[in-house]
Amino acid sequence: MTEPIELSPVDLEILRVLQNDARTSNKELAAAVGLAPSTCLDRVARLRETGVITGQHAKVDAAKVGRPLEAFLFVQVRPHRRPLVEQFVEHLLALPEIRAVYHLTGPDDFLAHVATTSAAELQRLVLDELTSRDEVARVHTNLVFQQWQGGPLLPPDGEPAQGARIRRRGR
Amino acid sequence: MTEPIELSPVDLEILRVLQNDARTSNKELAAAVGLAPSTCLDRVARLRETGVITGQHAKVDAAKVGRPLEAFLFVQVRPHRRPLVEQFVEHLLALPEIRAVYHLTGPDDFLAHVATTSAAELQRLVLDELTSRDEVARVHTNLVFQQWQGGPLLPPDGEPAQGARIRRRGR
DNA sequence: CGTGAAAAACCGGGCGT
DNA sequence: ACGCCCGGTTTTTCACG
Repeated sequence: MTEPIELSPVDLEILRVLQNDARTSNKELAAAVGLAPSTCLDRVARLRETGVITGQHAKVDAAKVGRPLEAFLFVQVRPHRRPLVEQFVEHLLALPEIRAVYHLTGPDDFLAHVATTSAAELQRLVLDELTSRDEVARVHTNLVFQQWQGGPLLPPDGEPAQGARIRRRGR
Repeated sequence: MTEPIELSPVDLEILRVLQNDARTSNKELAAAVGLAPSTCLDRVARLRETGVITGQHAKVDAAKVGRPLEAFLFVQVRPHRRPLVEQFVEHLLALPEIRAVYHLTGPDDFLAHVATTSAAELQRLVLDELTSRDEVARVHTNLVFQQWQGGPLLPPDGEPAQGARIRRRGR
């Protein structure tokens, strides 16, 4: 289910375009990758079926919706055993401030990316939702000054079709 | 440009739906939020113009495109001055393995989320693209075991902060 | 918020390798 | 058979009133 899939150069072009703008019309997309619209539609459908494309999501400006303060929380969970870990993750994911959770190697077991309204809410999050729990051994909090997204996620050395341009976005 | 925007409850519903699936047709979306399609289209356009919705991006399974090994790199940049920092970020963003870069408070100045083909490539990334640079004082590498995305990013619960007005209940 | 023209998506069948 | 392309039909979009 998570096995690598064989992707033609055309597929890579499609992925590149759709990662840039998931609402690109099939007609435009077909033109961009040099395919007939129907064929293009077929290939996109296949990319979805095979799970290469897992979804398409509108990106929302956190500050614009009243959550201007983002942070990363490094959390050590003790004991580090599966039942506790799963429960802990469930708890985190139920919080509206959570943007993403990562289970990592290293001294801190979890990394939680959060978006909050204020320092006060961030404090509440740390104190009431994390350190108050028995399995949370410690929490380190680091604010986000600025963030950047990388370009489209593509296979290694994916024959960069001639003229392939990678566009980067800032914030 | 990064100021909070007034959002009606309907706007919030729209954001919730589009964050779940950015390709929801306007007709469907209108039905879901209880609006006429034309009105709904207007609302979405406004959300784009005001920068609340900044884009829509297809999500690709990293493992399926041959990048099964993800990691976070914690990087200390010295001296921590703007010209060096900007140059450093530019360098990172030009690397195909980079998924996101965060400038943080704390002992480690930068956090880079990367997706690689193998431990060997990750090593190359750390040695050749990071520690080999003069401004990079140190790098800590942590692998990602598993990751979870949070739900839709929405304003703090309760009533929308400012700009909330009582709206006609007509239909 | 409704309407209508333009455009796009969709779903068959047909052709060439 | 397979992948690709061409049509017509249905759905959606979008600028009006």
